[in-house]
Amino acid sequence: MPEFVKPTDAELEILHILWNYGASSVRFVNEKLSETKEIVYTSTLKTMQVMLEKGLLTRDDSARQHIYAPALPQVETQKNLLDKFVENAFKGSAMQMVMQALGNHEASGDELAEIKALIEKLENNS
Amino acid sequence: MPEFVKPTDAELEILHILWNYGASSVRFVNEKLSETKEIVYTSTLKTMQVMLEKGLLTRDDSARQHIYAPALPQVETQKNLLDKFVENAFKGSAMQMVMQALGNHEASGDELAEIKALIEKLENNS
DNA sequence: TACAAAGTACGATAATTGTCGTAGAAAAAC
DNA sequence: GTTTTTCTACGACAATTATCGTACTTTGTA
Repeated sequence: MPEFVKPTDAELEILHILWNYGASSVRFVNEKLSETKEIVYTSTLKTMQVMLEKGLLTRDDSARQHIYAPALPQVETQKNLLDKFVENAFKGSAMQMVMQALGNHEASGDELAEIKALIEKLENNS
Repeated sequence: MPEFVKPTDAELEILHILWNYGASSVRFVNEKLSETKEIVYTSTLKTMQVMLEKGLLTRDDSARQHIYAPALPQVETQKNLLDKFVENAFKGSAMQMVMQALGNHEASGDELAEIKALIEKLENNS
C-alpha cells in the first residue's frame, strides 16, 4: 500500500492553484489565495514548506525565488481523496454516494448525457 | 447559513454505528468499535461526550447508563459532508466527481440501472 | 555604497484531534 | 455489608493544523 498523504483543506487549496496555473512561486500562490481570503505571505510560505516535507510538492530552488509544483497529478490525488471519502462518509458504498450527488447537485443536460454514456460503456464492459 | 458541524473521521465511525443500531450506550458503541480496532472504553466515552458538546449527538441521561443518539439523520449529514467534499476536492464540480466515482469503483448491473433511471428522471424534470 | 524590498528559514502559539489514566459515585455480587 | 464491577467526569498529552512574527540573506535601487 503506497502511503498516500492526505492533504488538508488549506493544502488542497494550494494544490488547486498549482494544478490550474502550473508550477509557481510562493508569492504567486499567496496572491491567488488573497483573492478569496486574508492570508499573510509567511503563512502561505510555511504551509508550502510543510507540503514539501510531506511530499505533496516538489520544488526548484536553483534560483532565489523557489518554484513549487504538485508532486502528484490532480486526477490521482482526487481519486485517493474520493476513495477515502467514500469509505469514511458512505461506508464504502460509492454508488449510494453517486445517487446522492446526482440528487443534490444541479446537472446540465449535457452532463447527464455524458454520465449516461459512461454508464452504458460500463454496462457493456462487464 | 445554518452552522454545520463537520464530524471528524473518528466521530463519523461512531455516527455510523448509531445510525445502524439506533440509540446506544457507550459500552455498546465501544464494543462495535473494538471489532475493527483497539480502543479503550474511556476513549470512546470522551469522544461521545465531545460530540454531545458539539451538538452531533443527543443523550438520555435519566438512567445511570446514558443513551446516545445521532442529532441528525444519516442522509442529511452525508449531504452536508458531500457538499463540502465536492467543494474542497473538486472545486464544486459535482459531475466531475461523479464521473470519477463511476470509473473507479465497481458497480453492479443493478446499481448502474438504478443510476440510469435516476438520470432519466432528472432529464425529464428539467 | 547604503537602504529598501523581497525571499527563505524557523520558532511560537492557539485550537483541534485522538487517546488514555485517574478519581469517584453507583450498582451488583458475594 | 464489604468488595468488585460498571459508569461518568475530567484532566493530560502528543500530534497535527493553521497562522504569524522575527531573523537573516540576497537583490535591487536611489
